[in-house]
Amino acid sequence: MEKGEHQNIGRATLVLAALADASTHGLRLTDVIRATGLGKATTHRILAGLVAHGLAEQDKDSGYFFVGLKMLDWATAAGDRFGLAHCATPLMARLAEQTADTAYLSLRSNDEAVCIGRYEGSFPIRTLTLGLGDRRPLGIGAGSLALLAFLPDEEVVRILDAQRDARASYDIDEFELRGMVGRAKKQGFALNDERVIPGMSAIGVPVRRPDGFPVAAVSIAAISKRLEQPRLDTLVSTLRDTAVAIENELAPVLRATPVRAGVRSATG
Amino acid sequence: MEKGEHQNIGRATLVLAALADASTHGLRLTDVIRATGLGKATTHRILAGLVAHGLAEQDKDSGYFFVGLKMLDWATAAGDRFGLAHCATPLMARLAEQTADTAYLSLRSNDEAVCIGRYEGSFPIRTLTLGLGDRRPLGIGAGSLALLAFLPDEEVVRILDAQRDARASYDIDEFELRGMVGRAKKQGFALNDERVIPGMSAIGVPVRRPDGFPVAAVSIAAISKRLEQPRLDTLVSTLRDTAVAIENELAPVLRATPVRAGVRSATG
DNA sequence: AATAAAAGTTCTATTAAACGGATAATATGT
DNA sequence: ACATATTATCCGTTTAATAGAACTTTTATT
Repeated sequence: MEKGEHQNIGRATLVLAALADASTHGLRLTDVIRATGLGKATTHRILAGLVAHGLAEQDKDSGYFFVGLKMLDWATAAGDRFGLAHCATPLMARLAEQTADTAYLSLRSNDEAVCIGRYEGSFPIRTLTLGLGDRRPLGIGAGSLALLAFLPDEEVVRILDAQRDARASYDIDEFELRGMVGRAKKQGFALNDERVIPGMSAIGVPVRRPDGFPVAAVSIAAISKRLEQPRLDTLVSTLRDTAVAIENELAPVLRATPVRAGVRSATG
Repeated sequence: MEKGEHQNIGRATLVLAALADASTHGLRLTDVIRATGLGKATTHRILAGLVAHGLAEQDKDSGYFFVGLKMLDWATAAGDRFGLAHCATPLMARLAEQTADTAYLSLRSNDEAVCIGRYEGSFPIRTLTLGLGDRRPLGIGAGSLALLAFLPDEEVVRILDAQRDARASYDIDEFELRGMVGRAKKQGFALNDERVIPGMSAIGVPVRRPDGFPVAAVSIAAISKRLEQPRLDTLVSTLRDTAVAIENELAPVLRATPVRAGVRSATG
């Protein structure tokens, strides 16, 4: 049994992750025990605690445990960081409508990009590469690449180094990736040309703070045929317009939380 | 300071709720201390624990804390209970498209109804009464009323009694509500005629298990003008078709988690 | 630039909460 | 009705969480 600090929160997280993995059918106590490796009494207690606080729920009839619906609230809150969801949603919906392709909104979370919004256009062949909450190492995918490329150079180097292992499963050469970063920076948009999924391409642009630091990325994915010239140029400028519009709405909020010189991490 | 069991999970919940309340700007340590009433050292530690496990995140630059993006995953899992999200999404989208109104999917959670899906139609006047994760006492609102009305009679009585206080803020007379339940049961659909919001009406039908027990509700909200006869009848049958389609897709999953006679609550 | 105030971090003895092995109660399958 | 699997509870022990205070860093004020 693992020891150390934050044990209880850690175990709660473990249990919730197990419940999330089996969201459709739910899990019984025994199933959670098996999935987490925790002791019987411990698991029972943690589940009781989670249920008592609404983080998990137990179906009265079947006794099965599920992830609590309180998470919906919290997820809404998580996705609205900087008021992004609130101000980007209509703009993103319009983008998807105008282009008929699938538009994505991504946020940086440490050295990963997280999809916090997906807006489907009307084109019949839909490219739903990312779901809400899906993570990619920075650099993998158009939105993720846009988030990476416009960071300060030393940060880019650090991240490329730190995420090497995480990128392993994506079959993208590091040298190639460096080139893509450079090109994105020069051209002002990120292009992901069938690198992640064959037959599919995507473009992405950063949403930047007033000081130029990227906080989010807007991207569009489609079958490669739909991302060739001259359509590509049109899309890029539509994409950029959307990003700028978001930036403008975001600006007041970002100004309200001043950037401080440096804070030591709470994790020690 | 409150004592009792599950203290740590309780405090984590408290902190997360505070962070969720301030999702846009985030909170500093001090803000969390103020919002939760917890001690300085305790708050610091809990935040560190939450961050360590991805439930919260700290902006490197500003030091502000936010709800972790891991919640997106868990919320997706929470909304997919019984595979609802998975199989209902396309059907609900079609419903919104066909009717041009706003369609909602609700789930029962204890004695409340929780909105787990909202699908906007194209009609220019949009009635966005509920957001994802919003809760209502059972009986308040069309979807919520549909969930209540088709429960066994004794359960209806118990809930009407138990939720009396929670309903207080909605200005709906209990006698009236009983009548609405009866009518819904007789007619097969719930009608909420400007009871919650003036000028707005809504209709809802239950999504039932093979044994008839309601698990979810599909509802449509619109300005009252759009819910008059003869359109009302058409809408009701479209709504019912959608509910039945969901029931059919749901059936295999529900059969897989057998309904047991009774399980003692994990909360003691 | 110096000082004061506020915010954040770390330390420590104390205590209550979590632990887990054992036991009891309850369901399910044959 | 019996055997097995699952869920619930008990209770002495251990350990992780606690809160108060000291300390450092950042921000605001003079």
